[in-house]
Amino acid sequence: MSNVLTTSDEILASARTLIMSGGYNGFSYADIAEVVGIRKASIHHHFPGKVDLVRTLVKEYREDAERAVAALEHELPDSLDILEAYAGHWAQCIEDASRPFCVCALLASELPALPPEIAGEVKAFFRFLSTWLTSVMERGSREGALILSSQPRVEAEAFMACVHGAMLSARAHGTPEVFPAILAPTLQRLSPTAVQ
Amino acid sequence: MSNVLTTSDEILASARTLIMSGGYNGFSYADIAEVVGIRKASIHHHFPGKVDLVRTLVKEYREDAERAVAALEHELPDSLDILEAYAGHWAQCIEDASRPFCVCALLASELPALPPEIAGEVKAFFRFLSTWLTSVMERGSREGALILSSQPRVEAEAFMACVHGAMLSARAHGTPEVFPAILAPTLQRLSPTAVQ
DNA sequence: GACAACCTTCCTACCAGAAGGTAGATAAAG
DNA sequence: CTTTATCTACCTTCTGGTAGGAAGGTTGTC
Repeated sequence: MSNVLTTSDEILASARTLIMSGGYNGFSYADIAEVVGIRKASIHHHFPGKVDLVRTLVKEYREDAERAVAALEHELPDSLDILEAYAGHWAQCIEDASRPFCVCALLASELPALPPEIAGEVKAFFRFLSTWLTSVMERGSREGALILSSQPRVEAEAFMACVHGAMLSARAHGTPEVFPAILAPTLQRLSPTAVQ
Repeated sequence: MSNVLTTSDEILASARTLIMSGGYNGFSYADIAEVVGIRKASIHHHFPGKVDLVRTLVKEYREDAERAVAALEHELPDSLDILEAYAGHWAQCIEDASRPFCVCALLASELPALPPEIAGEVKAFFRFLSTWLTSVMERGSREGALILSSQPRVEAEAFMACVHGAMLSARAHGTPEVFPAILAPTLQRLSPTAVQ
């Protein structure tokens, strides 16, 4: 048990990777078993059912995001820097193919077909992201670090949509560089130092 | 055979609806059979396998889009009107829940897990959309109907990303009105008559 | 016009394998 | 001696897919 990663964590990690590539119905317990190197039945000891597994995974994914966001707010005082760091994080993940897609963005696209418990967690993730970005927009506008052309809530939703859509385009085109190319003008438009 | 819709078309239509809600692995031949009102085995007469069915469906989806886009170009001379009509089309589809998500956007998100034949068709759809929007941006900029702040290609990709991301947010939040709310400022930014 | 040959569409009845999941044994550790 | 983690072995249901046949229409030939 002094291992770096517990079996439970390994299961969650492999499930996350598998979901990232094919969604909720795109993987099975057998797939996880093969990756982790245990038997299918052993997974049930850690997670009684697929729904439990994915619910836990999405919940932890959100909690990780909440922690990362808190850290970001702590080290970067400037709102534009925060947005740039957020976009840069995804640009990095997409470029090195380590986490080429947001788990919740993928799950959200198949939301109507998801078990309700998981759908609830996915919606909670979007509410969290939306609320956080709105607060960044509000503060940035107040402090003069961001130039908004709409209400903070709308700017936040538009920024989020831009990030998710750019992720999708990068995947569809098979060209990671499309992500930063789309985000650059979006960020520049929010910047107070840019030529308007 | 004098029926309004052939069985083959009914199969494609129900498959399209099912994919729109849960993606490639989110439906089965049994689901289609139930909707259309025939037996599972009868579907194989029209489409030998699931891959054939979905490949055909995506190909026709793209051809339909190509026709619709050609019609749009024909009836609307102004580039901004075209972009507004395109966004308006989706706003309508999402609001009345008739076609609440783009089939190719959903399939693109699960691209790495898709059979290669289908992945190819999905990529072709994105290439088409991208090329078309780039041409609209180029012409609009040339004719003064659009104000671009980046290269036409980048503006096109950003617009596309915005549409797809807004679709996702509308689905995730469960609020259709989020789609037009996100698109409105995006379109206004491109408008030459708007207050800059 | 009659009749055979054929084609299209759908059916019933299967099949093999994958899916998620359960029961109960085993082995190590506290 | 109980707890934890894993195993083998099994179950049920679903999955995409096949084989073969029935019903009905179309066509070609005498």
